[in-house]
Amino acid sequence: MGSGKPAGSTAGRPRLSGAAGGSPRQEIIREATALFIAKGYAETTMSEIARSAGLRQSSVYYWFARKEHILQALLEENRDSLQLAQALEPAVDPAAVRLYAVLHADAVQLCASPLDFYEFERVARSQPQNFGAFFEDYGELHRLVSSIIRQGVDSGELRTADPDAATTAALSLNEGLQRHYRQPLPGLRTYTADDVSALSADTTLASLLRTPDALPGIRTGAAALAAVNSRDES
Amino acid sequence: MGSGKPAGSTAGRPRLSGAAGGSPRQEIIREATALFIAKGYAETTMSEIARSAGLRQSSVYYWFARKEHILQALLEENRDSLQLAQALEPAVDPAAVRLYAVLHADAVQLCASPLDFYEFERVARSQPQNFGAFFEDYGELHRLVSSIIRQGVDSGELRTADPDAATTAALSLNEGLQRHYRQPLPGLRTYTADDVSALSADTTLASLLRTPDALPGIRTGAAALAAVNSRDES
DNA sequence: CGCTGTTTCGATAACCTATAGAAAGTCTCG
DNA sequence: CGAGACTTTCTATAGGTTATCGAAACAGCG
Repeated sequence: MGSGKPAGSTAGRPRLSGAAGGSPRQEIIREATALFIAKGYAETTMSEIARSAGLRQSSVYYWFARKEHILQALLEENRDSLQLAQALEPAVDPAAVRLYAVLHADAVQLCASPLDFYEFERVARSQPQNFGAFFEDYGELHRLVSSIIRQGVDSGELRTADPDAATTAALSLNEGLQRHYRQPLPGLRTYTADDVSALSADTTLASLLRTPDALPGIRTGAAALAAVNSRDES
Repeated sequence: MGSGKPAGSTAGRPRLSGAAGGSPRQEIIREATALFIAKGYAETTMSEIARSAGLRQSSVYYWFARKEHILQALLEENRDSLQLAQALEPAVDPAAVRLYAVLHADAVQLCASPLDFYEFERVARSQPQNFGAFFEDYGELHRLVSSIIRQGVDSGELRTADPDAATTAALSLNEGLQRHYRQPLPGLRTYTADDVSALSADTTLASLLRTPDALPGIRTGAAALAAVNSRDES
């Protein structure tokens, strides 16, 4: 298979369409991403991807043996919120601030992702051997968030609650709101990615905080924390 | 088309499989429902539905011209939480209690539905002319919940918040949690329908209440309210 | 110039939804 | 009781999808 040559090679049978820019693999991913954003994964056919990339339907299978492999290749970024959670779980800042930062970052990432979270999950579930990393990442994010909540409960910042259940609720809220951002229901107000991210983190924190008036301070603290941490990585 | 005869008629060409119980329409819906629950809508083929119902693939199209029509027929129940919201929106009970009752009922209904909410929404979106009722119902539920929240804010039961955004968050949480109930992610704790329903309503109320210690009383009040209202209907 | 490796193409299999028209019964009415 | 209408099911097939196979078209190298 062609996964060996990342660069735009000159060998091989020429395309009927003539055009051959950079690496076909990257080009396919780029065109597929645009189509997934516009129409969703299931509604995008290999023929359309091929046409956009300038080759025939069956030629795409030279680079990606299955349609899901394109999605898999497209996934290998999108781990910011997990990295942030890994960085913040052992940090010394107030748990509420760290929790807000992680939840907000996760919501932003879900909104910015080219694919609806649920559509992604559906594909991952049908191909567990290829998307094991997805479930592992999700499990680890869950564990880290749960740990931060537990710290907050222990320290008294947060009210007494089951950290595991609260985490499930918090992540579910992120995922559900992501959907409303991505596909606004007719007749309802539309939200920006920033809107839903703040709404999600605000709601979860408000449900867990002992004193709701601490929220504004937590919000600004979390923004600062996220800024520092994103600077660290680059 | 055959929608005229609801009863099990004796006319028409006999089936190869011989068996012909009650109304074919109801039988198809029943078998399709079981398959949708087991495998989901997209993964269930018309051939499987036909085989379960005891006829050939194309014969199903005599009763349902499109696959989505089966889903549509299957939907025409499942409006309990909307009815409860309609009944409670103008009621005189405390807004927090009414809100809890409606959110809890909605979550229960989402969990009990034969189909994943998001899968349903996907189909509805692809066939807006057939599923207009779905969006109307959703919009009305949103409006009613929003109104209850506004009442609570005005009366001082709930903290100051945007009722519309809070409603979006509350319903998103229901939908997101429904998914975790229906398809537990590997390695994570599983929840019962009661678990997620209580978790969802608890979380939303905790995020909106002025004093979190009022929650237990609200919970029991909402249970009583829902019990009274479900008795009224039958 | 011919051999090898790389990339694309055309043809095709297997599966899906949906349609068309023939076939096989019951029902109605003279 | 028999002819035609009506109802329901069937077979066959069109057109779309993912994915596979082997041939074809090129570059580079000895």
